[in-house]
Amino acid sequence: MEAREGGGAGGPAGGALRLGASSVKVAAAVEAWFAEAARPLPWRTSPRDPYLALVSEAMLQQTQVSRVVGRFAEFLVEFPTIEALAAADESRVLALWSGLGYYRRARSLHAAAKAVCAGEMRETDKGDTDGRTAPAFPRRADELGKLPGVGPYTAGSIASIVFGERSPLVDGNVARVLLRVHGREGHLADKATATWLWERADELVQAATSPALLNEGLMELGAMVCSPASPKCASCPLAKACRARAEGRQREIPAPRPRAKQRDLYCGVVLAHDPRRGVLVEQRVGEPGGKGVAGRMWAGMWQAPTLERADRAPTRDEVGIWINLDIEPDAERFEHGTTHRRVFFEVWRARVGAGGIKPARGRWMSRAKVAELALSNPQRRILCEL
DNA sequence: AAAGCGGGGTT
DNA sequence: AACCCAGCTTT
Repeated sequence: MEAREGGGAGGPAGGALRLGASSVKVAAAVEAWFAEAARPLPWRTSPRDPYLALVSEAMLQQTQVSRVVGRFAEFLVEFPTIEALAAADESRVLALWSGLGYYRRARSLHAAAKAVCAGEMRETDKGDTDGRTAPAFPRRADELGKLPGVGPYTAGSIASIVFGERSPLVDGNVARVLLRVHGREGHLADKATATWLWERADELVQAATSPALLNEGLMELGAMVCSPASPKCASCPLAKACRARAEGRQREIPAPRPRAKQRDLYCGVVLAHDPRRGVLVEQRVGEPGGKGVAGRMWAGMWQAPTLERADRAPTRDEVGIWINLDIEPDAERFEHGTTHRRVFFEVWRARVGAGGIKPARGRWMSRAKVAELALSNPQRRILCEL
């Protein structure tokens, strides 16, 4: 491989260490650093396994490594191979995703496993498979990007890190590293900035000795050294090349993103427990349907019957009439925050006596089975801890 | 282009 | 309490 800036020109007249002219050096520094500093993570097997990469990348979207490690292991116990995942019921896949959030990722991952195992990617299989993995597993970023839930970042990641393709990758970590090194303002969320970032990432991966080491090294550098609030420039392999560092602007680049506006949601929950029949649960509407004040949040997840309002909490009377059960006078309250919502829960216990009154909705299920369902964290708290 | 989607780690 | 996280899909 060769650096695209083609070197003959010596240094630029300015004499400064310009990244465009030194992509080879920057890439080499990142690769050398990562070869020494890489954390041992469960998906960093040697050789890399495309299925493990697919699962880990899905879990890692907008989710920190420390949150993923344990869940990754549990997931693989139940779905050790892509064939096992493809053959699974979606309800089990979602259940294994419980608490991780962004539940569409679980559906997409499941669909991607099915697509690979169904041979839909067969045209990319040029025979050179190792027999360990599904023969149809796509190897190029452009083919990987056709899988559900696999966007530009994930496609570039699997293609380069697992299969060694010279394809770039930009995630939040890489964006921060590149913006700082170049001393450039902007966010990955800006179109123009994103285009610029992907171009810089491409320059580096073209200049790298190992696309895998470079790309994973850039991410690791962003996570471990070039961190958002307190970058550890003293131990950074790119410190000498970093423009933000030279200008003392590490803390200001990138500028904070505009805050997402939070909307309020009020949930009146009925917790009905009958020693003989178990607890009353219902399933939220699934992926396409998603109407109502909560949009598509927690689509398809299970819950104790929950009455939602956008403006105020449902009253005890409203909840009682809605569920058609006799409920206790007082509720237990807690708040649950997400990026876009503040959700206020009021949990009303129902008196499920011998009256034979039939609740207006939901079905009875044993507590043991409920614990195995796909539950959001607040609903797990209600159903399993209250 | 912007909104929507979970939940928690870090500072 | 901000700000962010190995982003993607839908509107």
